[in-house]
Amino acid sequence: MQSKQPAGRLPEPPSPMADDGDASRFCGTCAFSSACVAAGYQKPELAELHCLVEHVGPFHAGEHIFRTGDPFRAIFAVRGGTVKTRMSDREGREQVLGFYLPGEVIGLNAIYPEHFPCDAVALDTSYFCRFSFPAMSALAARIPALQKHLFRLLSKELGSASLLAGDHSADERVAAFLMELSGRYAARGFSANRFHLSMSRGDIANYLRLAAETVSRVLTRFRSQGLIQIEGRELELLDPPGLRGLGQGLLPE
Amino acid sequence: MQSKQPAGRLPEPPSPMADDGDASRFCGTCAFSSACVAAGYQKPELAELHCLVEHVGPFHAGEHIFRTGDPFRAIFAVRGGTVKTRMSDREGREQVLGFYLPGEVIGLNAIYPEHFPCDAVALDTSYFCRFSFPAMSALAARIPALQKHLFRLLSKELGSASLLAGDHSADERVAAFLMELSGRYAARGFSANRFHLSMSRGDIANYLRLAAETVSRVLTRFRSQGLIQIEGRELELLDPPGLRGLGQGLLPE
DNA sequence: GCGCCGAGTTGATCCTGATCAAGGCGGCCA
DNA sequence: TGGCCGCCTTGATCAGGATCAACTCGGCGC
Repeated sequence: MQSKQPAGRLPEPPSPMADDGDASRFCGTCAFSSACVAAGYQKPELAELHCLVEHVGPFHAGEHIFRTGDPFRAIFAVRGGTVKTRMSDREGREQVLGFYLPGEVIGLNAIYPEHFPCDAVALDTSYFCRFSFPAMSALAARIPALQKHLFRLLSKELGSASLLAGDHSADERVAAFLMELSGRYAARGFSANRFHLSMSRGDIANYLRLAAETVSRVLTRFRSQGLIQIEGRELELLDPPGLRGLGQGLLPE
Repeated sequence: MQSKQPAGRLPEPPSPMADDGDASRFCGTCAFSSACVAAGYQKPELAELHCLVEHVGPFHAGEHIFRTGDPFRAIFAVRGGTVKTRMSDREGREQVLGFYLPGEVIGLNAIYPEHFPCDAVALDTSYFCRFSFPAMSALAARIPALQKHLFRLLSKELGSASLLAGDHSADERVAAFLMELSGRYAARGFSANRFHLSMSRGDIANYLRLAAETVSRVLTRFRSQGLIQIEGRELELLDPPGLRGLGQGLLPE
């Protein structure tokens, strides 16, 4: 039921892995290529990004990409797999900060403290592009589009952090969580209505500040209401508008 | 009891207003001057910052610095006074995102959407430095320290956003809130143990995702336990270590 | 085969904090 | 001066979700 990465089980999506694309080893769906392409930059600047990117992985489920306290030297773009970030307070209680899908970037919250304030743990077998941050900053000073892209990445994450801030019911939270995942998969070219939940119910609950039992109950109810089909971690959204309605309390005007 | 800005009431702090300092009209405690000074940049670069800064205000309590949906053109550093930012969902429920003190910067979460995703409302009579963001980006590309400073500002706000994320008791939240305010006042040169709460109990409650009644009860209890002295909005921390202990659940390892 | 273990589900009970309600206090304006 | 209104406080009740507990299921190692 919760086989990890059941290669043949995922139905429509070509498997959540950003293809390597071109011969130059640069990811087609890279989190940064758009910064160059969209601004009309071509080969030369891409080549400069190549110089400072380093492909790392695979990391297997449960392995750390970085740990709390590690000195901050680079940010990571997810090429394939899924990651959770988490903090632990001094009583050892874990707090999941976020989940990251292919094409998304982790480590931005380490710029200010200059060491990672959280752990990053692979939920799947995962691959990354590692970008030296000092090198990237220097490049950003020469490529306005890259600088702008970095500002936007940071600002975007600020916005999503405040979504979780509101006090909302368990139903609202779970519905909004599913719709948000759906949107992010869709934005990366995967199926919006059918995907695999790489994280456990416990992780979802922790992220949404609910108990695992509550998440389980809500999902069961959503299924009985015909909003979703779910079996283990395989999910299908049957009524996206309905879910959106439930979750809209978390979304801005 | 809740006279707004009772000029003579505040005891130690020289009044929470960043002094204008030098003859060139640049704030001594400006959120950005440190970027130049710390990196050894002097007059020339400061002069360039002058070109793109604009002093605005006063805004009186309740007035908007910007509104949800306004096109994003600039960020604002608080020179004096206090600001709250808030979002409203479509049912009209308000969600307070944060409070900003002199020397802090608002508007960073508007970079990505390119329009302000929230309102900014003055709680006090307030003054600001307005920085054109396009101009600032251009300058940042030429002044590495400024670019770094912007990255750090964004990253820092990311970190503080995730503090609120955890599920914590009312006591923990209120204690951590008071200690955080204390630390921020201290960082700006004001008294750490004695300050004025510019925001209503309702605003505090909304920010902490509690009911106003709960905040009131917790403060009353803290007072009866000898942790604080509070009368209206005048606050004194009597036992900072005790408060820190209560609130440490919200703080990272 | 057996037993262990972790993830997930479901049921019963409890508790924190929300909600409802009433009243005090001070500021402000007619 | 009186009356209104917001903010704050305090008390009584309620409810959503946490917690405790029991059970299923599938994987895995011996």
